[in-house]
Amino acid sequence: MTRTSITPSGITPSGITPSDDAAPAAEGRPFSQILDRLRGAGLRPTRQRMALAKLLFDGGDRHLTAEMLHADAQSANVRVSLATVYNTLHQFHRAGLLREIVVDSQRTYFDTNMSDHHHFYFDETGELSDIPGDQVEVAALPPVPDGMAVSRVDVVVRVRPADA
Amino acid sequence: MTRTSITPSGITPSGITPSDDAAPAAEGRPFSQILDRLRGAGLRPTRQRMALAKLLFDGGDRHLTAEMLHADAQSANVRVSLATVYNTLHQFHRAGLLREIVVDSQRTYFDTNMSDHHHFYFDETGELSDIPGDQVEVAALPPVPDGMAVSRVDVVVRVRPADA
DNA sequence: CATCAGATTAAAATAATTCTAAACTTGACA
DNA sequence: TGTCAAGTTTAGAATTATTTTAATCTGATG
Repeated sequence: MTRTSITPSGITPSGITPSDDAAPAAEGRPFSQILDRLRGAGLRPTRQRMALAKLLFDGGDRHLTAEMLHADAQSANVRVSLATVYNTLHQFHRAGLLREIVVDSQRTYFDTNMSDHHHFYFDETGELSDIPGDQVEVAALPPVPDGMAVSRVDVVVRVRPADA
Repeated sequence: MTRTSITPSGITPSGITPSDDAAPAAEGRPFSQILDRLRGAGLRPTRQRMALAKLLFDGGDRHLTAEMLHADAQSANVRVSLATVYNTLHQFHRAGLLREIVVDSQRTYFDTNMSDHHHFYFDETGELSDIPGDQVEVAALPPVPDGMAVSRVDVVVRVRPADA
Protein backbone atom coordinates (compact mmCIF):
# COMPACT_ATOMS: atom_id res chain seq x y z
CA MET A 1 0.00 0.00 0.00
CA THR A 2 2.52 2.60 -0.93
CA ARG A 3 0.66 3.98 -3.91
CA THR A 4 -0.10 7.63 -4.14
CA SER A 5 -3.14 7.48 -6.32
CA ILE A 6 -6.23 9.40 -5.49
CA THR A 7 -9.44 7.48 -5.35
CA PRO A 8 -12.34 9.63 -4.24
CA SER A 9 -15.73 8.26 -3.55
CA GLY A 10 -18.70 10.11 -4.91
CA ILE A 11 -17.59 12.41 -7.66
CA THR A 12 -18.84 12.40 -11.23
CA PRO A 13 -16.56 10.16 -13.29
CA SER A 14 -14.79 12.91 -15.09
CA GLY A 15 -15.77 15.88 -13.03
CA ILE A 16 -15.22 18.54 -15.57
CA THR A 17 -18.15 19.51 -17.74
CA PRO A 18 -17.94 21.82 -20.71
CA SER A 19 -20.17 24.41 -19.07
CA ASP A 20 -19.17 24.57 -15.43
CA ASP A 21 -15.54 24.16 -14.83
CA ALA A 22 -14.42 26.08 -11.79
CA ALA A 23 -16.46 23.49 -9.89
CA PRO A 24 -16.59 23.85 -6.10
CA ALA A 25 -15.17 20.36 -5.43
CA ALA A 26 -17.09 19.47 -2.30
CA GLU A 27 -14.50 19.45 0.48
CA GLY A 28 -11.86 20.46 -2.02
CA ARG A 29 -9.96 17.23 -2.13
CA PRO A 30 -9.50 15.42 -5.43
CA PHE A 31 -9.37 18.51 -7.56
CA SER A 32 -6.86 20.30 -5.49
CA GLN A 33 -4.72 17.20 -5.26
CA ILE A 34 -4.47 16.96 -9.00
CA LEU A 35 -4.08 20.67 -9.17
CA ASP A 36 -1.18 20.58 -6.77
CA ARG A 37 0.30 17.74 -8.65
CA LEU A 38 0.30 19.73 -11.85
CA ARG A 39 1.46 22.92 -10.19
CA GLY A 40 4.18 21.00 -8.42
CA ALA A 41 5.34 19.76 -11.77
CA GLY A 42 5.40 23.25 -13.16
CA LEU A 43 2.53 22.57 -15.52
CA ARG A 44 -0.29 25.02 -15.89
CA PRO A 45 -3.47 23.35 -14.77
CA THR A 46 -5.51 23.68 -17.91
CA ARG A 47 -8.93 22.15 -18.41
CA GLN A 48 -7.59 19.32 -20.53
CA ARG A 49 -4.58 18.56 -18.39
CA MET A 50 -6.79 18.38 -15.32
CA ALA A 51 -9.21 16.06 -17.05
CA LEU A 52 -6.49 13.79 -18.38
CA ALA A 53 -4.74 13.72 -15.04
CA LYS A 54 -7.98 12.67 -13.41
CA LEU A 55 -8.48 9.90 -15.94
CA LEU A 56 -4.91 8.78 -15.49
CA PHE A 57 -4.50 8.91 -11.76
CA ASP A 58 -7.93 8.22 -10.41
CA GLY A 59 -8.10 4.62 -11.48
CA GLY A 60 -5.22 2.81 -9.85
CA ASP A 61 -2.27 1.56 -11.82
CA ARG A 62 -2.74 1.81 -15.52
CA HIS A 63 -0.77 1.01 -18.63
CA LEU A 64 -1.95 2.92 -21.60
CA THR A 65 -1.14 4.33 -24.98
CA ALA A 66 -2.07 7.74 -26.27
CA GLU A 67 -4.89 6.26 -28.33
CA MET A 68 -6.27 4.47 -25.30
CA LEU A 69 -6.28 7.57 -23.16
CA HIS A 70 -7.85 9.49 -25.97
CA ALA A 71 -10.63 6.92 -26.23
CA ASP A 72 -11.02 7.06 -22.46
CA ALA A 73 -11.42 10.78 -22.64
CA GLN A 74 -14.03 10.50 -25.36
CA SER A 75 -16.11 8.07 -23.34
CA ALA A 76 -15.84 10.34 -20.35
CA ASN A 77 -17.09 13.22 -22.48
CA VAL A 78 -13.85 15.03 -22.18
CA ARG A 79 -13.03 16.78 -25.43
CA VAL A 80 -9.31 16.68 -26.09
CA SER A 81 -7.49 16.32 -29.34
CA LEU A 82 -5.21 13.38 -29.86
CA ALA A 83 -2.33 15.81 -30.27
CA THR A 84 -3.00 17.15 -26.80
CA VAL A 85 -3.09 13.66 -25.39
CA TYR A 86 0.33 13.01 -26.87
CA ASN A 87 1.67 16.30 -25.60
CA THR A 88 0.25 15.78 -22.17
CA LEU A 89 1.59 12.26 -21.83
CA HIS A 90 5.05 13.44 -22.70
CA GLN A 91 4.85 16.42 -20.38
CA PHE A 92 3.67 14.23 -17.53
CA HIS A 93 6.48 11.88 -18.28
CA ARG A 94 9.09 14.60 -18.25
CA ALA A 95 7.58 15.90 -15.05
CA GLY A 96 8.00 12.53 -13.42
CA LEU A 97 4.31 11.75 -13.13
CA LEU A 98 4.37 8.91 -15.61
CA ARG A 99 6.75 6.26 -16.71
CA GLU A 100 7.34 5.24 -20.29
CA ILE A 101 7.43 1.54 -20.99
CA VAL A 102 9.06 0.06 -24.05
CA VAL A 103 7.75 -3.38 -24.82
CA ASP A 104 6.35 -3.11 -28.27
CA SER A 105 8.30 -1.41 -30.97
CA GLN A 106 5.20 -0.03 -32.50
CA ARG A 107 3.38 1.73 -29.75
CA THR A 108 4.38 3.56 -26.61
CA TYR A 109 2.85 2.69 -23.27
CA PHE A 110 2.76 4.91 -20.23
CA ASP A 111 2.52 3.62 -16.70
CA THR A 112 0.92 5.51 -13.85
CA ASN A 113 2.78 3.39 -11.36
CA MET A 114 5.98 5.26 -10.61
CA SER A 115 7.30 2.88 -8.00
CA ASP A 116 10.21 0.60 -8.68
CA HIS A 117 8.82 -2.35 -10.58
CA HIS A 118 8.93 -4.41 -13.75
CA HIS A 119 6.49 -5.92 -16.22
CA PHE A 120 4.85 -8.96 -17.64
CA TYR A 121 4.03 -8.51 -21.29
CA PHE A 122 1.39 -10.69 -22.92
CA ASP A 123 2.61 -11.06 -26.44
CA GLU A 124 -0.74 -12.23 -27.75
CA THR A 125 -2.84 -9.41 -26.43
CA GLY A 126 -0.30 -6.65 -26.02
CA GLU A 127 -1.35 -6.27 -22.41
CA LEU A 128 0.93 -5.38 -19.53
CA SER A 129 0.91 -6.12 -15.86
CA ASP A 130 3.13 -5.01 -13.05
CA ILE A 131 5.66 -7.11 -11.24
CA PRO A 132 6.46 -5.54 -7.89
CA GLY A 133 10.05 -4.39 -7.71
CA ASP A 134 10.89 -6.78 -4.94
CA GLN A 135 9.80 -9.83 -6.91
CA VAL A 136 12.56 -9.55 -9.43
CA GLU A 137 16.13 -9.41 -8.49
CA VAL A 138 18.64 -8.11 -10.95
CA ALA A 139 21.92 -9.12 -9.50
CA ALA A 140 25.44 -8.63 -10.68
CA LEU A 141 25.08 -5.85 -13.17
CA PRO A 142 28.16 -5.66 -15.33
CA PRO A 143 30.40 -2.64 -15.12
CA VAL A 144 28.79 0.26 -16.89
CA PRO A 145 30.81 1.64 -19.81
CA ASP A 146 33.15 4.46 -18.92
CA GLY A 147 31.61 7.82 -18.29
CA MET A 148 28.14 6.36 -18.35
CA ALA A 149 25.58 6.09 -15.59
CA VAL A 150 22.65 3.75 -15.42
CA SER A 151 19.46 5.65 -15.86
CA ARG A 152 17.20 2.67 -15.49
CA VAL A 153 17.06 -1.09 -15.61
CA ASP A 154 14.02 -2.56 -17.28
CA VAL A 155 13.03 -6.16 -16.94
CA VAL A 156 10.30 -7.42 -19.23
CA VAL A 157 9.01 -10.93 -18.77
CA ARG A 158 7.32 -11.89 -21.99
CA VAL A 159 4.67 -14.53 -21.60
CA ARG A 160 2.30 -16.40 -23.86
CA PRO A 161 -0.30 -19.11 -23.45
CA ALA A 162 1.41 -22.26 -22.19
CA ASP A 163 0.56 -24.86 -24.74
CA ALA A 164 1.96 -25.62 -28.20
CA MET B 1 34.26 -17.78 -27.65
CA THR B 2 31.02 -19.57 -28.01
CA ARG B 3 29.82 -17.64 -30.98
CA THR B 4 28.79 -19.35 -34.13
CA SER B 5 29.48 -16.61 -36.59
CA ILE B 6 31.43 -17.26 -39.71
CA THR B 7 34.39 -15.04 -40.29
CA PRO B 8 36.29 -16.02 -43.41
CA SER B 9 39.55 -14.45 -44.33
CA GLY B 10 40.08 -13.40 -47.89
CA ILE B 11 36.78 -13.12 -49.65
CA THR B 12 35.41 -10.05 -51.42
CA PRO B 13 33.31 -8.11 -48.96
CA SER B 14 29.98 -9.06 -50.37
CA GLY B 15 30.95 -11.83 -52.74
CA ILE B 16 27.96 -11.70 -54.96
CA THR B 17 28.14 -9.55 -58.06
CA PRO B 18 25.23 -8.79 -60.35
CA SER B 19 26.79 -10.65 -63.25
CA ASP B 20 28.41 -13.76 -61.87
CA ASP B 21 26.56 -15.34 -59.06
CA ALA B 22 27.00 -19.06 -58.98
CA ALA B 23 30.56 -18.19 -58.00
CA PRO B 24 32.91 -21.10 -57.36
CA ALA B 25 33.65 -20.06 -53.76
CA ALA B 26 37.28 -21.12 -53.54
CA GLU B 27 37.31 -24.14 -51.27
CA GLY B 28 33.54 -23.87 -50.87
CA ARG B 29 33.42 -22.77 -47.30
CA PRO B 30 31.68 -19.50 -46.42
CA PHE B 31 29.07 -19.79 -49.10
CA SER B 32 28.06 -23.26 -48.26
CA GLN B 33 27.90 -22.43 -44.59
CA ILE B 34 25.42 -19.67 -45.20
CA LEU B 35 23.70 -21.84 -47.70
CA ASP B 36 23.29 -24.60 -45.18
CA ARG B 37 22.11 -22.13 -42.66
CA LEU B 38 19.35 -20.95 -44.94
CA ARG B 39 18.45 -24.44 -46.11
CA GLY B 40 18.42 -25.62 -42.53
CA ALA B 41 15.95 -22.89 -41.76
CA GLY B 42 13.78 -23.93 -44.66
CA LEU B 43 14.48 -20.75 -46.55
CA ARG B 44 15.24 -20.83 -50.23
CA PRO B 45 18.75 -19.51 -50.73
CA THR B 46 18.03 -16.68 -53.08
CA ARG B 47 20.56 -14.17 -54.25
CA GLN B 48 19.33 -11.46 -51.86
CA ARG B 49 18.94 -13.72 -48.86
CA MET B 50 22.46 -15.05 -49.34
CA ALA B 51 23.84 -11.55 -49.62
CA LEU B 52 21.96 -10.29 -46.58
CA ALA B 53 22.92 -13.33 -44.57
CA LYS B 54 26.55 -12.70 -45.41
CA LEU B 55 26.29 -9.08 -44.36
CA LEU B 56 24.56 -10.07 -41.17
CA PHE B 57 26.59 -13.03 -40.04
CA ASP B 58 30.05 -12.33 -41.36
CA GLY B 59 30.76 -9.42 -39.12
CA GLY B 60 30.52 -10.62 -35.56
CA ASP B 61 27.69 -9.56 -33.28
CA ARG B 62 25.60 -6.84 -34.74
CA HIS B 63 22.59 -4.83 -33.71
CA LEU B 64 20.81 -3.32 -36.62
CA THR B 65 17.61 -1.99 -38.01
CA ALA B 66 16.18 -2.68 -41.44
CA GLU B 67 17.31 0.70 -42.67
CA MET B 68 20.83 0.04 -41.45
CA LEU B 69 21.07 -3.29 -43.15
CA HIS B 70 19.66 -1.79 -46.29
CA ALA B 71 22.31 0.91 -46.22
CA ASP B 72 24.92 -1.78 -45.60
CA ALA B 73 23.72 -3.64 -48.62
CA GLN B 74 23.90 -0.55 -50.79
CA SER B 75 27.47 0.17 -49.79
CA ALA B 76 28.34 -3.44 -50.50
CA ASN B 77 26.80 -3.06 -53.92
CA VAL B 78 24.11 -5.56 -53.15
CA ARG B 79 20.86 -4.49 -54.76
CA VAL B 80 17.94 -5.31 -52.50
CA SER B 81 14.78 -3.40 -51.94
CA LEU B 82 13.97 -2.16 -48.48
CA ALA B 83 10.87 -4.34 -48.51
CA THR B 84 13.04 -7.40 -49.01
CA VAL B 85 15.26 -6.34 -46.16
CA TYR B 86 12.22 -6.15 -43.92
CA ASN B 87 10.91 -9.48 -45.14
CA THR B 88 14.26 -11.14 -44.75
CA LEU B 89 14.84 -9.85 -41.26
CA HIS B 90 11.49 -11.17 -40.15
CA GLN B 91 12.02 -14.51 -41.84
CA PHE B 92 15.44 -14.89 -40.27
CA HIS B 93 13.89 -13.99 -36.96
CA ARG B 94 11.13 -16.55 -37.29
CA ALA B 95 13.71 -19.08 -38.37
CA GLY B 96 15.68 -18.48 -35.22
CA LEU B 97 18.68 -16.89 -36.89
CA LEU B 98 18.10 -13.46 -35.43
CA ARG B 99 16.75 -12.00 -32.28
CA GLU B 100 14.46 -9.04 -32.11
CA ILE B 101 15.30 -6.40 -29.53
CA VAL B 102 12.79 -3.93 -28.21
CA VAL B 103 14.46 -0.90 -26.72
CA ASP B 104 13.15 1.97 -28.69
CA SER B 105 9.49 2.29 -29.44
CA GLN B 106 10.17 3.73 -32.79
CA ARG B 107 12.47 1.34 -34.52
CA THR B 108 13.09 -2.37 -34.40
CA TYR B 109 16.56 -3.74 -33.85
CA PHE B 110 17.74 -7.20 -34.72
CA ASP B 111 20.60 -8.93 -33.03
CA THR B 112 22.80 -11.51 -34.69
CA ASN B 113 23.90 -12.80 -31.31
CA MET B 114 21.50 -15.59 -30.45
CA SER B 115 23.09 -16.62 -27.20
CA ASP B 116 21.50 -15.86 -23.88
CA HIS B 117 22.33 -12.26 -23.09
CA HIS B 118 21.01 -8.80 -22.35
CA HIS B 119 21.68 -5.23 -23.42
CA PHE B 120 23.01 -1.85 -22.63
CA TYR B 121 21.11 0.85 -24.40
CA PHE B 122 22.68 4.26 -24.89
CA ASP B 123 19.75 6.63 -24.78
CA GLU B 124 21.64 9.46 -26.41
CA THR B 125 22.89 7.65 -29.43
CA GLY B 126 20.40 4.83 -29.73
CA GLU B 127 23.27 2.36 -29.72
CA LEU B 128 23.20 -1.09 -28.20
CA SER B 129 25.78 -3.32 -26.71
CA ASP B 130 25.64 -6.84 -25.39
CA ILE B 131 25.82 -7.88 -21.79
CA PRO B 132 26.83 -11.52 -21.56
CA GLY B 133 24.06 -13.62 -20.09
CA ASP B 134 26.10 -14.58 -17.09
CA GLN B 135 26.72 -10.99 -16.06
CA VAL B 136 23.14 -10.34 -15.19
CA GLU B 137 21.22 -12.43 -12.80
CA VAL B 138 17.46 -12.28 -12.80
CA ALA B 139 16.52 -14.00 -9.63
CA ALA B 140 13.19 -14.67 -8.03
CA LEU B 141 10.84 -14.32 -10.95
CA PRO B 142 7.30 -13.97 -9.69
CA PRO B 143 4.77 -16.68 -10.43
CA VAL B 144 3.72 -16.44 -14.02
CA PRO B 145 -0.02 -15.82 -14.54
CA ASP B 146 -2.09 -18.96 -14.89
CA GLY B 147 -1.86 -20.82 -18.15
CA MET B 148 1.03 -18.68 -19.28
CA ALA B 149 4.60 -19.58 -19.96
CA VAL B 150 7.60 -17.31 -20.06
CA SER B 151 8.81 -16.93 -23.59
CA ARG B 152 11.67 -14.64 -22.74
CA VAL B 153 13.07 -12.34 -20.12
CA ASP B 154 14.63 -9.16 -21.40
CA VAL B 155 16.83 -6.96 -19.32
CA VAL B 156 17.72 -3.58 -20.71
CA VAL B 157 20.17 -1.41 -18.85
CA ARG B 158 19.65 2.12 -20.05
CA VAL B 159 22.67 4.33 -19.68
CA ARG B 160 23.56 7.92 -20.40
CA PRO B 161 26.57 10.14 -19.95
CA ALA B 162 27.34 10.37 -16.24
CA ASP B 163 27.21 14.05 -15.47
CA ALA B 164 24.44 16.60 -14.89
C1' DC C 1 13.73 -26.45 -70.29
C1' DA C 2 8.70 -25.63 -68.80
C1' DT C 3 6.28 -24.89 -64.83
C1' DC C 4 4.89 -22.76 -60.71
C1' DA C 5 5.20 -21.82 -55.80
C1' DG C 6 7.76 -18.88 -53.55
C1' DA C 7 10.58 -14.43 -53.70
C1' DT C 8 11.42 -9.74 -54.99
C1' DT C 9 10.05 -5.20 -56.01
C1' DA C 10 8.20 -0.40 -56.71
C1' DA C 11 4.78 1.93 -55.20
C1' DA C 12 0.75 2.68 -52.50
C1' DA C 13 -1.18 2.11 -47.98
C1' DT C 14 -1.12 2.15 -42.88
C1' DA C 15 -0.17 3.36 -38.20
C1' DA C 16 1.81 5.85 -34.69
C1' DT C 17 3.51 9.98 -33.75
C1' DT C 18 5.17 14.79 -34.52
C1' DC C 19 4.90 19.26 -36.51
C1' DT C 20 2.69 23.63 -37.96
C1' DA C 21 0.31 27.68 -37.66
C1' DA C 22 -3.70 29.61 -36.17
C1' DA C 23 -7.02 30.18 -32.52
C1' DC C 24 -7.62 30.00 -27.64
C1' DT C 25 -6.62 30.27 -22.32
C1' DT C 26 -4.34 31.51 -18.43
C1' DG C 27 -2.19 34.29 -15.02
C1' DA C 28 -0.26 38.67 -14.20
C1' DC C 29 -0.63 43.22 -13.87
C1' DA C 30 -2.22 48.00 -14.67
C1' DT D 1 -11.79 44.06 -14.42
C1' DG D 2 -9.46 44.70 -19.19
C1' DT D 3 -5.33 43.77 -21.56
C1' DC D 4 -1.58 41.11 -23.05
C1' DA D 5 2.26 38.00 -23.44
C1' DA D 6 3.30 33.50 -22.86
C1' DG D 7 1.81 29.10 -22.74
C1' DT D 8 -1.87 25.68 -24.68
C1' DT D 9 -4.84 23.46 -27.69
C1' DT D 10 -6.18 22.02 -32.09
C1' DA D 11 -7.13 20.45 -36.92
C1' DG D 12 -4.84 18.98 -40.24
C1' DA D 13 -0.60 18.27 -42.79
C1' DA D 14 3.79 15.95 -42.48
C1' DT D 15 6.99 12.35 -41.09
C1' DT D 16 8.74 7.86 -40.05
C1' DA D 17 8.87 3.10 -39.73
C1' DT D 18 6.76 -0.62 -41.50
C1' DT D 19 3.38 -3.47 -44.21
C1' DT D 20 0.64 -4.46 -48.12
C1' DT D 21 -0.37 -4.93 -53.00
C1' DA D 22 0.04 -6.54 -57.47
C1' DA D 23 3.10 -7.40 -60.90
C1' DT D 24 7.18 -9.46 -62.19
C1' DC D 25 11.00 -12.62 -61.51
C1' DT D 26 13.60 -16.94 -60.09
C1' DG D 27 14.87 -21.32 -58.14
C1' DA D 28 13.65 -26.12 -57.72
C1' DT D 29 11.53 -29.91 -59.84
C1' DG D 30 9.83 -32.95 -63.07
